[in-house]
Amino acid sequence: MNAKSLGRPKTDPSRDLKRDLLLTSRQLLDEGGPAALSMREVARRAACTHQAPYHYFENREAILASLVADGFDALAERLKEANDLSVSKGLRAALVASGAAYVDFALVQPGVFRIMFRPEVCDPSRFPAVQASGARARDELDRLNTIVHGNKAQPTMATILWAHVHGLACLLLDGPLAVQFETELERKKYLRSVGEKFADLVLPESVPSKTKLIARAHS
Amino acid sequence: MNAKSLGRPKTDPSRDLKRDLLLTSRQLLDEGGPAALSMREVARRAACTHQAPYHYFENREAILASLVADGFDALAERLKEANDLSVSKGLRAALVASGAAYVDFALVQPGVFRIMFRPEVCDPSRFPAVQASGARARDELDRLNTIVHGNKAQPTMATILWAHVHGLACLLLDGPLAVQFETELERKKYLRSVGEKFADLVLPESVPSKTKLIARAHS
DNA sequence: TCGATATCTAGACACCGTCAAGCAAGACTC
DNA sequence: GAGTCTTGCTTGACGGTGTCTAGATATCGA
Repeated sequence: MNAKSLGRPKTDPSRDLKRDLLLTSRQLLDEGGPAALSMREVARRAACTHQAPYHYFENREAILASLVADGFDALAERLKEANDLSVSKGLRAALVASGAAYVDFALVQPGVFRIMFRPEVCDPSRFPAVQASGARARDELDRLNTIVHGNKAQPTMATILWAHVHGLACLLLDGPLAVQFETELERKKYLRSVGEKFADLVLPESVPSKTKLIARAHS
Repeated sequence: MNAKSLGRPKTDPSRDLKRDLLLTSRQLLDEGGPAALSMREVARRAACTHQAPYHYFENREAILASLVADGFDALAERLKEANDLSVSKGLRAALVASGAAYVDFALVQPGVFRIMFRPEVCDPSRFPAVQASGARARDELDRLNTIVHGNKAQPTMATILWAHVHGLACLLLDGPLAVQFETELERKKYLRSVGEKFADLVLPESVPSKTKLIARAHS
């Protein structure tokens, strides 16, 4: 495609079919997982013929890849904002906020989150955009590690950070924690206490609560 | 079906179609995820007609549910063995072994593990066996929590334990850790150090290494 | 011998992803 | 302003899928 706009412009310029397709795809993904996202159902909901989506996406996997790439970008953005809190509110605040951001993202975009780490659904090696966006998210978690541990940061600790937030998100979405809470407030409260507890483990030198006092480790 | 064996016995008694169907299903799951498990492909590989599997399983989801229930049972068994190490080798050994058992299970049975926490693929509320087996695995992780923390065990800590091992398994199977290691030995070594590091965080009172000495927390 | 039952087989249906072909209309070239 | 290019679709077909319905066959207890 040229930079100059060639060919026929949209008959209805207020309509953006590609955007509509992505929106309805995300909806379907949230409703019934990747199995519910069929090209034909997407087309039906977007009120076009079953082949129209192929004009914008090479195949079904390309739609998923587009959503996954956007998902990683949104996640990276949230993590960046959380990490930036370290300047104004300190390490511990950044650590807690990053965990909350990760989990919150999973809860807000469950359909996309569920497929973001699933190569059979959307193979990153076939979609450079997915790889790039995924790397951005990963970089933010590595950055959190260096923020928390400074020049003593180790890769094992970055793995533990990521595993914690990722595991938490998975258990909340689809695991035993999914059905445990009556209200959203209750869940938020529990998540907060898990976040604080984890911060106690990772940052024992900071004062965790009134009832505890942990001596610092000598190196 | 009666307890007594009625009707036609198998033409070939050495053949157990149901078992064969489950075996090939697990294979397909490992090869290409749930999307690759089609009733017809299972039937082809098991050398029967496309309708034969329906004699043993109500539908496709029932096959997946059967595999998932078996998976949770196997996982619970592994966790139980790891937890039992606490008697002979202490808390820390049990903690490290449990993490290793969980991750190892995911690596040995990737296809099943991937769908064990995915309600759109196999909804536990429709399969009591899945719920029961899942609860067994959960109980073992709760037991690990009480082993590690005694009567001070809190649910938040159990969540952190589960989130850690689950997140680690996910990142290793499909996340950034999947492609990071050249050899299996390398991966095992890294996992060992992650496990020890996590134990350092959770059990600061135990001596983690020669270079560290952490005073115990007062309550 | 006669149902009853277990263990399948055979055919059909609607739905799926995707390939091939074509069509209408604005934009550019001359 | 005719002709061509290009976009943004539509129509139709194909083989694959899950599953419903309807048998077929073999073996048991009576």
